[in-house]
Amino acid sequence: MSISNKISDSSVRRISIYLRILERMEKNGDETVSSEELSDHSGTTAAQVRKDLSSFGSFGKRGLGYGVSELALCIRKIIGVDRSWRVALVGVGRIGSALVDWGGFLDRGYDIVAILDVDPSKIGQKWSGLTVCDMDDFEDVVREQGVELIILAVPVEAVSDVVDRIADVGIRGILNFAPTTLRVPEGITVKDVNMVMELEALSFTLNQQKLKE
Amino acid sequence: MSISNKISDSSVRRISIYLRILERMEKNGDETVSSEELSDHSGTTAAQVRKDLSSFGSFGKRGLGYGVSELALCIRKIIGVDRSWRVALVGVGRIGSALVDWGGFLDRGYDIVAILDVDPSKIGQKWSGLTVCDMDDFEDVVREQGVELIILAVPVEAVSDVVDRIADVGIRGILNFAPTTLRVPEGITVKDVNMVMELEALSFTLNQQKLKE
DNA sequence: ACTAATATGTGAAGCTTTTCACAAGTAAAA
DNA sequence: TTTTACTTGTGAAAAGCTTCACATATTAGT
Repeated sequence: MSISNKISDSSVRRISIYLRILERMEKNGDETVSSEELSDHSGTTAAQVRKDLSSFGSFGKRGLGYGVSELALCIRKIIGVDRSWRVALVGVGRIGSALVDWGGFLDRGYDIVAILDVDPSKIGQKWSGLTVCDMDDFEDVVREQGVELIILAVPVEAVSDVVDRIADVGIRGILNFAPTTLRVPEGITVKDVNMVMELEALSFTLNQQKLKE
Repeated sequence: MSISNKISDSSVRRISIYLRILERMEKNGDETVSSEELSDHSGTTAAQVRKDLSSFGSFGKRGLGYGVSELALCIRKIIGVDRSWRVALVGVGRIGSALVDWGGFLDRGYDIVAILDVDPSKIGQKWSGLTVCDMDDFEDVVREQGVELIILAVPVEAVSDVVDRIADVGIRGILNFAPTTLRVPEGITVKDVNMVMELEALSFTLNQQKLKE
């Protein structure tokens, strides 16, 4: 009931998925949805959906289901996307520049307000309307722009220094694209996006299947 | 001991991380490594490292630790990256094209051998040495190129059709970048890469921290 | 040969997450 | 009003995962 009990990471992930389903349904004009429908579309079970949601409150009506837009609103509040977040991208290499170009973050309430790099040939360039800043000015840029989250897309060798500066300037959240485990002080949250790791999990599974034959 | 007991997804993920650490150590010239060192670098516990590894066999020497390159080799075999995989990219939109440009897959044994799209303005174009093929020829391309894995980077609306064709042509692994849960037949493995979901998990945590104050 | 120091491999305990099963609430039809 | 059909919310059971603790094995020094 209260949000104070710890919510598991997997539960948060699933809730994020439910939100995406609800938004499609909202567009589609659906008014109510059952836990079973949500589970069908998210690849989990109806009981799981209800458990996930019930840890934040009672959003549904017995016998009826959940109100689509009502539930979507609640979830947005829960995961904090009822407002936009100010994000800085650090590192405009291959991945970094792809992320800026993509634009998929802004659509979902993550607003890239600054781009930084150490490479003199990149500093001053424009990337989708933003000028690449010198990493030397990192702390100033963060303060001026009110940056709350960092998307970290620098080479592995540079990670440790940048993480220190992120911590020092008081930022509490990092989305890490570098293929290494970040060591951060207490109070800073890191989420990793590691495409190669996912591919390796894939090939592991396929390998296992082959061995069983 | 035997690989027949089910290995958890989180264990496979960690093993993938250990491999990355081992490769850094290999380059560094280190010869042996203890479970504690591995846990330090991967953000887990020594017991966890040993449990993870022991489900595949006994690779270490009591009192000594693990041989770095020996263990790396074993892990490569376990996750199936002791050889290269033939991958096709479906969808050359913003994300898709960024992935090709990136090149980080090839480095790790995932060889992009074909690129496909439905957009006539893209078909025939060259992307890092490969000509974009017409999605109409999907089945032929898959067979000619011996494609084993698909990187799926198409819009949500197109997902369902493409997944059907992937299943029909006999491919068993999909790395999904579309922000939706794929419904696939038994025997096909899907791994999702969902950057926005990670960001939402981040903002959830930051939100919670703020509420506790 | 013996002792000290080190570090693996693993059964068992402890903890977390998922699934089950059902009481309780809602709406529409008879 | 009563019945019927449905669906949530939630303790309790089951399953799964992580941590503990220690027997076991190896090397180096005395």
